[in-house]
Amino acid sequence: MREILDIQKQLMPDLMDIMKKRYSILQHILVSGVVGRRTLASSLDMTERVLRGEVDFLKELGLLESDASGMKISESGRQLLEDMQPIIKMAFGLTDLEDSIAKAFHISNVIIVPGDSDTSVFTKKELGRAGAAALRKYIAKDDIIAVTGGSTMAQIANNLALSSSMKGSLFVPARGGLGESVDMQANTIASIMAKKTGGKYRLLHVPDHLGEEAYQSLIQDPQIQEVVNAVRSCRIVVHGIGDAMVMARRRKVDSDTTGSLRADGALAEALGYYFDRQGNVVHKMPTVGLRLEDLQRVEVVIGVAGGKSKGEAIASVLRHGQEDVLVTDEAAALEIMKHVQVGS
Amino acid sequence: MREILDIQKQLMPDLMDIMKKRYSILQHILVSGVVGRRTLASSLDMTERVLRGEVDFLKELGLLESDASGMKISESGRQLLEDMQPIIKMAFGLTDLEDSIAKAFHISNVIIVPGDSDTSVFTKKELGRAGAAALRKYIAKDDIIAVTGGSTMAQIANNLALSSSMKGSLFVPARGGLGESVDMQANTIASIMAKKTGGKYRLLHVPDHLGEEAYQSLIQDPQIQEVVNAVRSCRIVVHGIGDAMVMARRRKVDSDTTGSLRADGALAEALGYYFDRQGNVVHKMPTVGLRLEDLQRVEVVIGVAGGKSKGEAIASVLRHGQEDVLVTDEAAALEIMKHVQVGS
DNA sequence: CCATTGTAGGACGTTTTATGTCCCGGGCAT
DNA sequence: ATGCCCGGGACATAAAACGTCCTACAATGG
Repeated sequence: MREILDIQKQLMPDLMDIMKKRYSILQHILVSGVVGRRTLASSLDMTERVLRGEVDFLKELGLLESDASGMKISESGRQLLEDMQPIIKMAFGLTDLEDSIAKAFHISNVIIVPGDSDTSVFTKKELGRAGAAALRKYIAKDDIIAVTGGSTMAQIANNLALSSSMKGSLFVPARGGLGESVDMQANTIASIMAKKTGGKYRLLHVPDHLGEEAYQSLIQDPQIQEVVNAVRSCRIVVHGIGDAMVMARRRKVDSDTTGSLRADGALAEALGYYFDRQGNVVHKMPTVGLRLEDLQRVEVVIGVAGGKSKGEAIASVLRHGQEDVLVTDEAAALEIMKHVQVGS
Repeated sequence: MREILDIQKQLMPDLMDIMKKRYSILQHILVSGVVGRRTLASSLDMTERVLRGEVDFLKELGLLESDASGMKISESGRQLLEDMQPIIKMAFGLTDLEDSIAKAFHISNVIIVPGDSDTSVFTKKELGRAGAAALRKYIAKDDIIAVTGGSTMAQIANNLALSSSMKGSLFVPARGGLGESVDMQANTIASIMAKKTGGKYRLLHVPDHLGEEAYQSLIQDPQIQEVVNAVRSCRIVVHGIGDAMVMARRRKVDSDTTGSLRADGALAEALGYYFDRQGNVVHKMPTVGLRLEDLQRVEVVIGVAGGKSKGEAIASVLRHGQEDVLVTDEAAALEIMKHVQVGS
């Protein structure tokens, strides 16, 4: 049932927009009874001419009628609207969610895939596909793309494909090695992405839990510096978002730090930074690479994360206000919306 | 499931064409392995440029990849094709049927609605809707439209709506009263259609079973003659198709005639004529109005009939070869196809 | 009864998009 | 080496979409 729509979305991405547009035109006419073109246009926030095109079309189809006194819905149109109800709900519940989140957090583009990554591996894959599609959309010639690690990022890498527009791209890890299992480290992800797309990559081999002295000498290393410079001049960042405590445990953060994280109300982790509910940074991992202040200069920041359990964390990061694009799933999106009111 | 597609078809009629086009492109690329643009274009019977547009688009979506050696399908594309299989089958089973019938009987446009009018009143309504849509499509300014009676025609009338393009239309009954219940007589249908569309209408009050003398004096009547002239100069004919024996009974044809009909192998009735399996006229009702030979001059002949039981009858009429447009339902269409081989 | 407001639909120039038609440089197999 | 087919760039043209304005007409309220 729903998969029909998903497939159509893949094959004809703007189909949903058209469908929504026509639906809302009919809907507005239905509730207005008899209404004129200009009135309708302003109420739908369309230009008169565009609306007119659609209206002529819908009239052609016999879905609405018009005479000198205005337009009104026809019987077939009314029937169609009724039949469409469930489809619209199914198809655009997510779209509406996307719009709500985009508006609530001032993000330019929100993409929601149906399902819950926590419970369905398929949803997680879908999240990867959507993330890859989003990246493909924003990528341009010879871009530098900084990526983080994590299972979601790994899925994105899996779903990238050879593309001439990515030929000259350079993939780099956003920050030094963040001690996860090898196949989910940022380094690995960057290299997979590069291989999949035909782009290049550079790695940052900076172990976690480094002593201050070793750290200082490492960041003096010219090769490392070159990569760090590349990272800091990237145009696109793609990163995952995690629950603060989960990430802390995974990175084997010592109990003192864990305690202070908890005390500071750390909820979310992204790019090595920990955020509280209000989106404030309460802690940061001591490693090299992209700094939070670099994000302001980065043109496209794409956050990708899903699963009901991560909803709150995602909301925290969004509240920090650096994201341009969010790719998430339905379960997380619903959670995020719960925290719109709470946090503000 | 299927109704999603039906609804979308109503709202976006060319959606199916686009979907089919993109599907067959991907399908061709899949089976071809690696293939070039020009080769593919000729094999798909598209111009190079149009194919190129689609291919660029599909590439954008990550559904196919291309390098200097040619284009091949991507993993997502392959997956999508697989997922689409059932949808395509469902959506285009009917389209294929439409094409097959159109080709087999040399009809320019065949429209099939899903279901069986014999068993589902909803399908019958849908048939009416489709018939009305077809008529709306062909109608032009100030056309004369000749219509027959029957329950299907009544449904069409019900589904017509006010339309400026039909403002000047003149609806006339194709033939004199054919003794059915009042609300399904051609006269009634014509008047309803005129009222629904805002057009005009003329009626033909010619009773059945008229004596020769009365008949002669009637057709001398100037008013009758005026209408008959209008009928014979119509540009569009919309007519139902019936089973010969059913129609004979409904019209209370005497038993002699019924016998000779049976003896002559009469299978179908349309416009007051009876046809055998090969499409030959074996009998005609003695009344005034449109004659079969007038049809050659008529620009658009639209036949509308559905239901499994009428399949054979429809095939007979089609074989006579005067139809330009056929609107039917799935059950009838399947029956019609059975008789393609048999009759030829 | 009339003025005002809102309506559809026609018209037209402009902009954007789609399309047909070449061409070019590059792999690849012969 | 050579010829063939490949993707992709380029460009003129046809077609569609669009913004904008205008006109005649219906309805409504004074």
